[in-house]
Amino acid sequence: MTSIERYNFKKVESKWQEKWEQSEVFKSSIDHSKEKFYCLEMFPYPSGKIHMGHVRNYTIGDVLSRYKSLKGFNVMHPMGWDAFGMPAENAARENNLDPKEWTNKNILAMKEQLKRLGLSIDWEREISTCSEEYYKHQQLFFLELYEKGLVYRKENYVNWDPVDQTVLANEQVIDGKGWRSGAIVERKKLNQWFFKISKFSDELLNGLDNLEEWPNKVKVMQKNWIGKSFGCEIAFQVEGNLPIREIKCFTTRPDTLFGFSFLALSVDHEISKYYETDKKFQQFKNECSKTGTTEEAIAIGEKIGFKTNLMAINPLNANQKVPVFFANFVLMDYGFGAVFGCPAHDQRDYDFAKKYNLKIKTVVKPDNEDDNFEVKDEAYPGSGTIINSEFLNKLKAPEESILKTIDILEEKKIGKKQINFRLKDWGVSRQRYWGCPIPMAYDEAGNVVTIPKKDLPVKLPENVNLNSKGNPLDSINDWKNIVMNGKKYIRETDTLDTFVCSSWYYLRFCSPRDKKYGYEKEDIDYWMPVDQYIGGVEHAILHLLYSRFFLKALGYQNKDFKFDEPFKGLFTQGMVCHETYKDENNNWLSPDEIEYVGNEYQKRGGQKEKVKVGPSESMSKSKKNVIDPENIINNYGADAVRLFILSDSPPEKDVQWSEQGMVASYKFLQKLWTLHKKISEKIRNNSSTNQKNLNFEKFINQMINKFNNNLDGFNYNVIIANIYETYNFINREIKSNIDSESLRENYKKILILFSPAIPHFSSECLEDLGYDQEHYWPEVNGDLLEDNKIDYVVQINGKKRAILNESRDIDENTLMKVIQLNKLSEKFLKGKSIDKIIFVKNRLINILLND
RNA sequence: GGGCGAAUGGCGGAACUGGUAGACGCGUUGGACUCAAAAUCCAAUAGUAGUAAUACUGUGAGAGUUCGAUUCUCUCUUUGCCCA
Repeated sequence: MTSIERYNFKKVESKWQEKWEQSEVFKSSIDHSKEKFYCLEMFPYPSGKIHMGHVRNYTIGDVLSRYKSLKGFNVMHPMGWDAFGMPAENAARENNLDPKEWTNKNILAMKEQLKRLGLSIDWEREISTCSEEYYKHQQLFFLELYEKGLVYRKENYVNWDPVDQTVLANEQVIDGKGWRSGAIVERKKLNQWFFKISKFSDELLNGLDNLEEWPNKVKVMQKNWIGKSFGCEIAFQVEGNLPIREIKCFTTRPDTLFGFSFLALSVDHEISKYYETDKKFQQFKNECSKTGTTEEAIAIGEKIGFKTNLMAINPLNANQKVPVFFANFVLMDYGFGAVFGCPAHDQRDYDFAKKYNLKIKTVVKPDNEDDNFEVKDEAYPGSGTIINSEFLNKLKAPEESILKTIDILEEKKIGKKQINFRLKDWGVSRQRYWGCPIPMAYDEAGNVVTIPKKDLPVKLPENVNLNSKGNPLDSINDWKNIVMNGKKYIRETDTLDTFVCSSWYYLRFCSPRDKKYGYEKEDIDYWMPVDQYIGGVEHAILHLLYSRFFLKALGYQNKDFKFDEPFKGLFTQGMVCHETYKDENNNWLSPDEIEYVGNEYQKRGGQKEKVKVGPSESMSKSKKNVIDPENIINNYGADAVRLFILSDSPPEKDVQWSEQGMVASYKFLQKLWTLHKKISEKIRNNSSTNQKNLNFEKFINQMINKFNNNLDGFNYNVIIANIYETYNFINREIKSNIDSESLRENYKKILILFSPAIPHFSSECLEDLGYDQEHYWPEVNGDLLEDNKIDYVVQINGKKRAILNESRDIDENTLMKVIQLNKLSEKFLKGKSIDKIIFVKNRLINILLND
């Protein structure tokens, strides 16, 4: 054959990207004659460069969008920027830049990179959360939520970095020190704004049941996070030298009250005010602040207490009086900041009791023990039967005993049934510059006032000195001090958590340019909800829960708003991983600093320095195991990258980056191009045989069916395998005489099947064959799907012995006759009597012999 | 400690509703082309025995249900994620 030109991906890809842009094929608008499909991937933070995680996320979404378009849906596939946040502020501070400029520059760069992936995005809907155009609507939402009573202000503890004069997020606190300054972090009380997410706890929990297209694991995580627990509020009578006669507790195990051995209070409990001057208490409180505030830190850390001189009385047994402690493992925001200790049946209480020599009384026995069972080396939190508890004895714990105890407590008016949620209200105040300003102000007396809606947006001031200590907005007096109606006010200088921006952006995409309001009813009524949301599982809890809350908050007291849930379908894709490398001094090495020599890795540069190969981990700058998508796209092209990123693992699982795999994908496209040239030559030569190649048509039909099933089931790695299979098949068949008309028709279908994964390549081939009209997904011909010859599996005593290719729908007797004529029979059946025959139509026959 | 998953060749992975285990790719081996290499093409590739036809074993381990189990049930091991 004459030499075939190589596939020039650079030329082809830029050609189609320009063409798509000019013809506005991805532009979406309301069309009631079509079924809509809203496909959304989690929008990126504009760090300046896309990473492989983005490539994977957006490729998955693009395959889906293109598939749905070809299937005739009216697809909306928008993209935007989660543009507020710390990195911009940090980068700006380090390089003396304006965060806005830095961010906008990054957006432009990343947009170019995304375009080079050939994504079918409607760029006319592009939004950026840091634009006034976006955040002014967010400020209005804030005021609306405030009017509805869903926003409030309260004092709350924060992680305070005394050197940087700033609040740290939990993940910015490392070993009790600030991540940047290294200063020991303090707990500090600050006035902060909160969204009343807890008001919707039950709704958010119950709504999960209706999210049928969400992964179960995400629903379970949210369920645990919301943490609905059923229990009882108990008022304990207390005695002592303080003017306190009662302490309220919440407990999920009131049935273990007879095992009561102490009462533990949070150091922030209101009673602590009587101990403020006590030096020993202050010391204790200091100790407590060192253990950290997370639930995990508390669980692992040593349990310490501070004994008060109060005594609490067991409500079921007035003769029993137990000491009251302050303890570091009790949190103020759970229940009432007080728990009753039952050491025998709670490990935490057990540890505490051991340490302070408190009584450990067993009140539940496992089913396989007798009534003399006693808790020894560790607490027994399991189920069983109540013992040593007077009138509660013999009750099944916990199913009978809890309800019964609550009944008794309610009767005696010392307790009442209560449902408790772990979900806390959402603190949205951030002491940062680069965020959405909160449209609030304070008069000289400190009273809260709202900024009038007509004065929105409250714009972020520009040219701000970010090197000042603390929140930069605090030191800008021109901006901070305002006068309204002749009265002086001070603006709120905190900005909103960036999670607020991302909890309603999916609505904005429906009406990206509406100036009056965050969305337009007509638009969201058509486009919402998002049919498929795609992103990383790391957002399983916060972002997804906040988004669900925000929609409920907007719908609250709003009859025009008919949406319950923002995301109908959710898909969480896995991470992109790469091996990690270190040199002999344990410094991380990047993949291009090493080379494979002989059969081991060495540091590049000929020094024969050994390289330690570590486990494959999620790509991260700190471990240097990152591969830059830009280089890869330059070297191999977008289609090859898409092909590889989809091919190696199911999209919901982690994928291992492999240079060899990447090269293989690239080479495959070259092979496919060679095949394309062969095919188009054959079509042009019109070597018609006038004889339909049924085999070929059947195969294509089966492929359409496979593509449908695999695309619908998100088995995108199998789609790629199907592409390879198709190549192998045609490459074999092309040698025989295929009717050119049949080839033309079916090859066109094939190219359309390929196009969601490798759109540039497919478009080029289609155009090359003279197809430049709009394309539609091919239909499956059901008649061709079923072969009239079937491979029947013949089993003898359950073991596969042969495969017989016989007609479809034959019955047991016919098949048995074939078997008896076959040499099989001589070998296995001769001289044996048949006990039983199991016949599965069009599938197999199992002959059981009497041995 | 609790919850949810996962475990299949040298590697990544496939297998419809219980019905031919290992699709497809990588790697490896052999061959063709070449002065040679690269690239490309062809072939083989779960293990064991055998020249071969073939036989036996085989989906983390052990049991169970079934004519038949990668698939369903139970126990265990390892491992991942989330929560504590």
